[in-house]
Amino acid sequence: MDMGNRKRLILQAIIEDYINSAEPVGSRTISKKYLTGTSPATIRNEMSDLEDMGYIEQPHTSAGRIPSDKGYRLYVDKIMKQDKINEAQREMIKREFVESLGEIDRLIKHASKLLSQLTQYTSIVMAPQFRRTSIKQVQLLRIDRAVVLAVIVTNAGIIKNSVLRLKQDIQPDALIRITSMINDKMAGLDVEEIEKFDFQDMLNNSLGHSEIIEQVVPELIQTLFYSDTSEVYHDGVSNILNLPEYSDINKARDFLNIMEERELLFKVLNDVREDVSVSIGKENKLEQFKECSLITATYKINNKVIGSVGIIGPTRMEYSKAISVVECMTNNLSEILTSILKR
Amino acid sequence: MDMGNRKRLILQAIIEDYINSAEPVGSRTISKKYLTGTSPATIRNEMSDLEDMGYIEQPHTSAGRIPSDKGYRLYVDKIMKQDKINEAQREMIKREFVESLGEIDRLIKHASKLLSQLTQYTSIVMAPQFRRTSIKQVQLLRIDRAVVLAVIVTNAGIIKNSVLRLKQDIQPDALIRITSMINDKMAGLDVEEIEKFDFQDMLNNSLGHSEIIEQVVPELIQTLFYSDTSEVYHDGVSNILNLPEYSDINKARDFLNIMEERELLFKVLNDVREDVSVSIGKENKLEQFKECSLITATYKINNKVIGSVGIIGPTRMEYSKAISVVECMTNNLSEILTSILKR
DNA sequence: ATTAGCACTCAATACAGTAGAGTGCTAACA
DNA sequence: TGTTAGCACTCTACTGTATTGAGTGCTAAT
Repeated sequence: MDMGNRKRLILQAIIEDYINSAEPVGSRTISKKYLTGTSPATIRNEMSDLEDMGYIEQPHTSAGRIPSDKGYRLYVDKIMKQDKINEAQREMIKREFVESLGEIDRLIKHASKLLSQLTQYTSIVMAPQFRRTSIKQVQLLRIDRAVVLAVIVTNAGIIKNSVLRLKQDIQPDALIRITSMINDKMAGLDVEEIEKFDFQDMLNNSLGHSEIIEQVVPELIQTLFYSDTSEVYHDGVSNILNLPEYSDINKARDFLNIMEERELLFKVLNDVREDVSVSIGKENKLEQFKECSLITATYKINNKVIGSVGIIGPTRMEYSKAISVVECMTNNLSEILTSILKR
Repeated sequence: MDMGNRKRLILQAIIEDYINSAEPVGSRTISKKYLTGTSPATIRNEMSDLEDMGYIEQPHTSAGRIPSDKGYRLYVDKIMKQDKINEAQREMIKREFVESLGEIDRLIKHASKLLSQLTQYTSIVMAPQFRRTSIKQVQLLRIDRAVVLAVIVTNAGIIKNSVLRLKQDIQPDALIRITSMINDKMAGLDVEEIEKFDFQDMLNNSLGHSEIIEQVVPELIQTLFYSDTSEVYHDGVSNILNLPEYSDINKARDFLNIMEERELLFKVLNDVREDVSVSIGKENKLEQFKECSLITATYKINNKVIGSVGIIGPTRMEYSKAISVVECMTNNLSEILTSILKR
């Protein structure tokens, strides 16, 4: 069966009406609101075809039609017009960001809040990922007799630090030697290399500091990776309770449960590779997202992908708006992060 | 009217049955399950008295009775027996904590998760508060030409740090001089003093570094306070959707909204002064908590109150269990934090 | 002081009937 | 051959009514 232009218009009408109303769309509605020149009967015939082709489905006889995942997919890829985001919102993202200078962490949280406010869905955002870069430099700073602050600077300019509390005192000169030892061995390593980093070698040339090295190095590595996975933020979870699909308390609870699993959210965002990607319903790998759509985009520092953000909503999502918001957001994020780190 | 022992037993029966069932409790139920020797009619008379005294109320004629806030209050203060937490759970808190060494931050998040898991309510936890201590020492570390890491050590041993990105380069020797200047002026100050700290004086003796000082000091102060208020964690929000009182989607949404307002949660926890405190229903200052109960407790480092944790649940909360979990948790937290910082 | 008995109240449930939205099919029409 | 009007049919959602059952308050007996 071939996909005439009228079928396409009808599919579009069904999807856009359903996005707004969350109610099955009938032939009369389409005839009255969208294709005024065409009678309901004709539209019914076309709808029957569209159903055979798998683009729409019927919840039950005598109900209207709702789009299927396949229908949304076609809509996103071929039918919808891009860029529904208005100038005011675009401006808002820009302005809000200029105001929210300060530390990267704050910027990221703010981005999350803004995303959920603008889309009225739930947003997830990951902080710039150390894992995506390599170590440029490590500094160890003596805070107290047995307390050391480790500062790691990555080649993207991200700074991570962690407090290390040692079992024994450490002398300033010992710390200096250890620091340069660590820098010798570890600077320039990327994530895979660090993960399988063997510091036996270091212990052998430890000049008597082996005990301290044994404490410092694993702790250093562990804290780095931990801090990465833990830095996932979300916002606007309460928004989804406005949607009729979540008026079933069980679905709402399932959703909330997912949003409390940071590890899971991290995994989702960490898998993102494309610039902007849309996963509709069952296209999602995660069982828990089979009834959601997920729009993700990556952001960059110095043109190197370093993190990603996402919007989670129902499959009847305002795709064009959500996509352009996410896109606009990551562009701004990339720009600001790059400029912050250049300063 | 006087509060005989039987009235007390009946009130206890009503409260404990209602805590479990969330259904109004009738005289027959009490007669059968709690006071087997007494007839429903007698219990009805007593209940009528209890209602007059304001300890219980009736949702409508021909329904059973439910406890009022005042009833819960009496129950918590006078009737309930302490310490329902079992040894296994007590052990769990202890064991889990020993395993979760590592950084304070992680410990705090873990505490939050544990609290909500053990109680099946929602937990909120604040990280150790810088505001509750004073500055012991400030160190500025040069990361890059115009990037400085500020490390503040408080007299409780908490370490906070923030990355400062300056408009111009800074030389190592200038940094050293500025550092000692800042330490001279700011070390020993507590929160009120820092909040109204006037660095005009410093600018006058700036030895030509005034521009840098103008950037560094306000940023330092701001970041410190910001990092404090932002470090509030919560967990188990989805638990409340298991409760029948939140089967109304609107209530659930209101609750979620509150839990996304970190500032608000911070304020709640920051107001806590007592060791363990229970606020029941309308006793809460916050409008949004008028239908909840809030159990909070403080934790200490070196016997100085430095933060607090809380459990939020419905007014028909398992008070005795929640109280003992919270108590046990803060005790462990205090102990571990103190020992970590002593190491 | 306690209890049995009884009339009364009210929410929740079940049920039947109705309205309305929507479809599929057929036949007529351009 | 594509389009449309008409019609019978289906299914849900809603509405009004009756019924049930839990629970109370009151009264009178113990």
